[in-house]
Amino acid sequence: MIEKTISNIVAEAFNAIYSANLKPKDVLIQKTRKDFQGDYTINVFPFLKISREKPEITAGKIGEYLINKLPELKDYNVIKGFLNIVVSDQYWITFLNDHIADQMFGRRQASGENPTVIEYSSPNTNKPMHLGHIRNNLLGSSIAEILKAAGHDVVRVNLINDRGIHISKSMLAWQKWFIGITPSSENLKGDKLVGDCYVKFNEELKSQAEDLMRSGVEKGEAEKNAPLMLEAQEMLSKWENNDPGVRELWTKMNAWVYEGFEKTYKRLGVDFDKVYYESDTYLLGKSIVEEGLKQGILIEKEDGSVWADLSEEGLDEKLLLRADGTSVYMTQDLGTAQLRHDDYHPDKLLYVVGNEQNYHFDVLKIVLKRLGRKWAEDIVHVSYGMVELPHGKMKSREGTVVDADELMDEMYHSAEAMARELGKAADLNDNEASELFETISLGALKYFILRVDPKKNMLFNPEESIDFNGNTGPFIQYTYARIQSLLKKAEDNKMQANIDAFSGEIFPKEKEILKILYAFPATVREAAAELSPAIIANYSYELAREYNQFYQEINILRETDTEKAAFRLGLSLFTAKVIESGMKLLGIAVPQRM
RNA sequence: GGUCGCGUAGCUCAGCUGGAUAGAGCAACAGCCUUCUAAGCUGUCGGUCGCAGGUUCGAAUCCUGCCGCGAUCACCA
Repeated sequence: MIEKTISNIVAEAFNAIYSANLKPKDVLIQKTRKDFQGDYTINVFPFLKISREKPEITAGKIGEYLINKLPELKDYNVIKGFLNIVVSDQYWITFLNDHIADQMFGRRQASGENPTVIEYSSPNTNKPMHLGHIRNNLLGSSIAEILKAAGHDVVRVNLINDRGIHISKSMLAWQKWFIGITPSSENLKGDKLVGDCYVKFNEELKSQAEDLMRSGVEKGEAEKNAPLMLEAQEMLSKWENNDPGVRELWTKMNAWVYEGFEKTYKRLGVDFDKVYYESDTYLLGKSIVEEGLKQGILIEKEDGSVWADLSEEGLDEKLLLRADGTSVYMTQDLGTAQLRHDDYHPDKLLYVVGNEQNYHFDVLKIVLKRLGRKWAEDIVHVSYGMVELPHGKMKSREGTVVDADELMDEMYHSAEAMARELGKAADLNDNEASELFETISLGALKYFILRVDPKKNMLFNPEESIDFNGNTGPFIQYTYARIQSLLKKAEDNKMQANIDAFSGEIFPKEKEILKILYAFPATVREAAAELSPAIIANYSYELAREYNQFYQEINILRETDTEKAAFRLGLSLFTAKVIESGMKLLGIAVPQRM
């Protein structure tokens, strides 16, 4: 990388001219701002202590040294303490020539080290997935792709929360009010049916609690002691005691849910290498807790409940086993972490989970560490922000939850309506058209969500998310499709991309694109280090935007100088490849035409 | 109340490992299709980077305090 070379030589220059002791990493190199001449800029202000000269003089000497040392540099200029360096056009042209056929551009070979295990999605089986799960799924699968591209071995895992009090609620509701009803009898996705059961339970519970409150019981107590709640708890106990009837119903209803989830995952393009079920792991969690109890690391209270006292770490006490011996969320997570460690001995254990659970993961790491698991250090909570709606948070009680399947349907219809309005689908057959609408609508949705820094809360405005202009997925897809059309025409005209033959001046816009392309590998590495698909999204947008400007102002196929035309064709081809790679890292497909 | 996070243009977001005049998109307005896809391009308008201090040659960026918003502190997950 030329940035690195320049840093090296700048350090060398200071050491030679001023007898300093600079290391290359002390030299910060940045891109030159658009309104100045040059490609890279070094600010010499920090080094004036060393040179004891005016900034202009220091910068001039360093610039001179660089130019003499590095033939790929053409020129330099100095403005105040800023040394702007101009790289020769030939350097960029050679870069393009070297990589135009490079299928691995921006990707590293897998390292062969221990894998990174990344968990995402982690749905509960009591209701369908919603917008929040979409952000989770998209982040998780994109981060997995980015890590792979950066040379990590990655194992993508899902942890399905298939047991617990919430599942019991849906089961109980089915027994009481949905008996005999199945997904096929209702022609309903299984996860939706089970979700309906869950909603029904909560409605009935609420009315029971209200009855109790009318007879003078306090609100919290009313909900706890309502007959339905007691029944649900009893059901959970029966489940843990392997009651055959309860287990049978549980298996049946979960199977419905998995079938429904599978459809949603498939449409979203989300996939896993391994699926864990909490029903398989919670016992391991329990045994870890018992082990900790024996070692005196955990405490048992009079009622039999087990706790971790984390007051030393500035946290509270945390429940690990209920008084009735059933396990809670944390218990299960201890077990799954252990299991995952045993299965893969991972380098890093990533958990893509919302930031509302920051505390949970702090506790998880501390408890594991206390229990002597050194690898607790390798647990990374990829904490992402909440998705908010224009009217505030999603609340199931207020019916403002955005259902994942419905959202994808709506996006599809918008894409179709827009395409038909613009006459884009006129000569496509039904299959081609629906494939295109699907590609575009999912591109819009995924890009809309992934372009935001994962750590931040984001606002999901349904109207803006189906916008296909400006900083959007479809804009980037369109740029790709445009280039494909160009390449097709070139082929028809017997024109070929060829960089070898070209040597000459390039336009600023061409150079700008080449510099962005050049930065792709470093961008992938940065995105991997930051665990941030947003970095790839913003990069891809910038590339597409610059390309569209180039396309608009400079002739490609119409260029009469065949060498120039061949070069521009090559530049276009490579831009399309990098756009495709970038979009792939986001899980977004690109259409051949649109 | 304790802890953690966030606050950049009317709106949605970049920029944040300190550096030149803080960038995009949307919205609004004005232009560009006889020529490679107008889901595009060009221009105009729009900012006390929440407020106040501090560190520094230099702060949207680092530190402290305050204000505002959010999350969390469950025998929920």
